[in-house]
Amino acid sequence: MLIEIHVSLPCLFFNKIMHFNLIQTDPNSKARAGELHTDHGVIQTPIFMPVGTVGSVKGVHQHELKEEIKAQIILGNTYHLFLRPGLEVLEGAGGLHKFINWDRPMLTDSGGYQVYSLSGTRKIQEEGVRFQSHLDGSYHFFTPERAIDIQRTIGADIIMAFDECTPYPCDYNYAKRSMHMTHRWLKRCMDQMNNTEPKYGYQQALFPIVQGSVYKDLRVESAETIASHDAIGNAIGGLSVGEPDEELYSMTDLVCSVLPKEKPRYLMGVGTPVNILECIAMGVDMFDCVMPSRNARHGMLFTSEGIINIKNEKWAKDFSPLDPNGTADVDKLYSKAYLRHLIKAKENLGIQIATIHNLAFYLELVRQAREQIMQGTFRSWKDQMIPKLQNRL
RNA sequence: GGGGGUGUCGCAUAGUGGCUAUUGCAGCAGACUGUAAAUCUGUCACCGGAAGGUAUCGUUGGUUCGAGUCCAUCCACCCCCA
Repeated sequence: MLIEIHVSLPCLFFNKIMHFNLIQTDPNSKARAGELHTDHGVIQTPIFMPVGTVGSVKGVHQHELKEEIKAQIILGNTYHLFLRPGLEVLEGAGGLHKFINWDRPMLTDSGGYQVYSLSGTRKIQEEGVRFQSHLDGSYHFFTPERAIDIQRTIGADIIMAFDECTPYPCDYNYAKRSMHMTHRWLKRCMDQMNNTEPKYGYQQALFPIVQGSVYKDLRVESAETIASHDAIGNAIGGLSVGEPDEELYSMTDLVCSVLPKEKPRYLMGVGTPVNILECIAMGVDMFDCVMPSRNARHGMLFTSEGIINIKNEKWAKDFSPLDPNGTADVDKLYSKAYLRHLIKAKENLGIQIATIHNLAFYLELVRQAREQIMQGTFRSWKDQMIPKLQNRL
């Protein structure tokens, strides 16, 4: 008993409250470098967060995430983890960190994205959303309060408000009604946070989410509402759902101009390497996206030389390294021809190598972006990087 | 030598008289943005960018309004008996 109290004390009483330090701002853009302090360590921003929906970044284990990819924070998903393995297992393990053996920061999405992506098997009401499990067809009702409770049990450092991610296109009236409901849900999430305690002795911060589809007045209203809650960090949702890049950029730029400068801004679900650099230039600090991991499994690699589809016949006899300028071991250890062979042969090793490569590439890209911001040279660096990143080999 | 069986677009298959010959794999290409995704889509005889055109079910004949399908012939392969 004594030992348990002793162990939990440092977390609760000696750590400072989770906070963000803005360290440097780029003189020629709105890009920023910062540090987000959590009880599981400091996240250096801008940052890309690999997605590990069900407690696993598909294809790579935690050692590689740390040592090769150099991930500082990873994601989990409330909906998926709730369905499987379920709350009893997660609580029994002492939270997701311990369950998967990850001692760095984690973030969980609330299930709001599943309101969008599982639109065929869910029903939205003011009270919450009824989902039909994609695993066994069982019905589950998520409310803002329940999303918080579940995220308390999962135990990520950063947890997300329960929202509706609207589709694209989305008519104005629907977007407006949905946004207002998301705002009401946010209030309920905040109240539930205030009425509950973390379960595992470290802090959890709730990030609210801006919605409003692609309508400027709605986005401004939403960003102002979200900002008024004075959360530790703020998120921008409802983008990267099929809209053209111009809309992604104009909405992101607009929302960033309203959200407080001194708080981290998390652009959910974005994106391509180019999207990320452009949005860093607008003042976004945090990103997540399935693209590097999913596309790796499908044979698409983002490299310093450009984008390659490793399944294409033209790589069959290309024995050059995967990425001569890459920072991961796999980049120099293995050739394009070998990875093509592994992916074509559906070998698990191919997926592992490709995923490690892509995620390491994303993490190196944001690390370089941060370095350029610190040196005040981000804008020109970004402009000369973009054509390279778009190049298809 | 005798008897039986099988030949369908790379491979494997469906098709026993009716109009564009089925499906899977392999191949070639494309998509993928808070993961219902190691998935999905297209293509996959030949010419053409496409519209479209020309072929084709081992071979050659035949029956029939019409043949992958029925008959005969030859060829190849497989099985059994000598």
